[in-house]
Amino acid sequence: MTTRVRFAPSPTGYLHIGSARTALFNYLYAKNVGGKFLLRIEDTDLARSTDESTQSILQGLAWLGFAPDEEIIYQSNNADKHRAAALKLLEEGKAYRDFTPKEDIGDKNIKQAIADKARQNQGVKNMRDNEYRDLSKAESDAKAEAGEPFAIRLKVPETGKTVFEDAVYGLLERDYSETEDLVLLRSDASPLYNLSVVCDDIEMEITDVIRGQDHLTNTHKQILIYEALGEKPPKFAHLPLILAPGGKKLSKRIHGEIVSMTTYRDAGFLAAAFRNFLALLGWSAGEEQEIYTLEELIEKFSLDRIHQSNATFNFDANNPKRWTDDKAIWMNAEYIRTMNLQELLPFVKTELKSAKLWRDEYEDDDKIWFEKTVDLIRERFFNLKDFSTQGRAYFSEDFDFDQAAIDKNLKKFPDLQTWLPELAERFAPMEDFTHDAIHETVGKFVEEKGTKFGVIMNGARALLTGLAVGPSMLAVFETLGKEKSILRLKSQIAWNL
RNA sequence: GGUCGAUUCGUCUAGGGGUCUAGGACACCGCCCUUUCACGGCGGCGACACGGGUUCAAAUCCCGUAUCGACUACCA
Repeated sequence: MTTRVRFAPSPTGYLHIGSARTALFNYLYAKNVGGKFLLRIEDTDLARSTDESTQSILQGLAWLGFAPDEEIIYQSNNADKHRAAALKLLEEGKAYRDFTPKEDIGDKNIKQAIADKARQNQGVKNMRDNEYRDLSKAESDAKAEAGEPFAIRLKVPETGKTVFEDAVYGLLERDYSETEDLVLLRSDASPLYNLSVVCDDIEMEITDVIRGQDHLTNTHKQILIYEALGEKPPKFAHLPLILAPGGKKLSKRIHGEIVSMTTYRDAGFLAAAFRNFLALLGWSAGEEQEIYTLEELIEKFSLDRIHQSNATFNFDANNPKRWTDDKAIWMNAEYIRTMNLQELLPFVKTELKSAKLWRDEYEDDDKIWFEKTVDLIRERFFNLKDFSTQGRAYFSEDFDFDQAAIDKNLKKFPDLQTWLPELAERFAPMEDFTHDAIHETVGKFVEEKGTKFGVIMNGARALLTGLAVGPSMLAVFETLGKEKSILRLKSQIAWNL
């Protein structure tokens, strides 16, 4: 039997970082064993599901490169089948109609209300204690025919326990007494989550369910449904959760954009880098290597090397430099400066295009220059955005000057206001404007003026790039070329800032 | 409250009774390189939650405690 796994998000928001990691693990596992990776949109919560969310999730998955191997399943399309399954269980006496009026838990603080209720019921309420559980079929049918509203609940056996072997957590048990007679069908006849999941997983012939450990108790409930339905449950693997700093739940509401995949795409992350980072959150190959290609991840992935403890996604909302996890930022930078240049180029092109800095010559007459320049400046970049911000001076005459660079490297040495234009004059007659020749010219100039190499170079850097940091100035002169170097050395704009 | 799960440097992690004076990565700090630096090189700081067992030997096994998390819905 071929392995079939599924990623089953509910479209109530953008693709969450934890969901993305679940999708990644499902994907890696499927590919590792030569199985299929499927996608199911769990849009049964009509009130919260939106088409916009679905699109956002699909985009996020596409960005990460996880294409489903079969057509996408929309759970809401299967409601009839789920309903039929519940009715079948009712017919077989494995479920019963509950005529208890629907309870209205207040809309806010639902979690709290549920916990409070559970506390109150503690010790006084038996999970099997429902006056309609053992109603005779005739009575139940009569009430239903009379039009009394009812929900259908699963008849969980009085004694026993659910047991399953989790690929990550090992043998897990839960006594039936801890599990309520869960509702399968609402009084409006719409199916509930656990029923829908089980029915769809059966229909999709899912062999391995890999999901967050927040589903651990659901798994016990779902096994009960599998058993009632006379089906064999799939294998389960529960993943540790990704938490916010302080060990709190990482939530969309509290932590905002940081949990959304689109944020990373828009911030100039390479999907490959982020994927790599995600893979190492809760899993490791048990070796010191940390940078992996997708192929390597697929090859090395295994469920038994997934952790059992939750991971903290570290960031500091108040510090722009650490707006997201340090290691993710580092990994993206690592990818940018070490990946194959030809693979990086298309991303740089896209970035420059969106910043209106792109010129078609970069792929034609100026191809060699462009590649050399990208290769030069990527050394110190952290994300794709840097090519159009920090790197702007390499692609446009219209760039900003960093005030600190001006003050520290230019204005602090007033002589530079005449020296730099003078240096430009020395450049003018040069025929060979390359590294060594420039070095020689600047060297002589420095000697003449009785100053230091650094003073000239740092001042020139401020003028030519607007920044205090960057690659070797000799390389900058060379890549910018004689004309631009002269023009910018002579420019007085920065002196007036 | 109950059930279940987890607990190694600030963070991600290696570790599965002796090789652990606990290894790596990120971050941080210092030095070097250098015309600058966010590159690179070298080094430093820094952890087995606590208490009991078991054992010749425990980060590793067992039991308690603490802490954290999930779940506890006619949400998904």
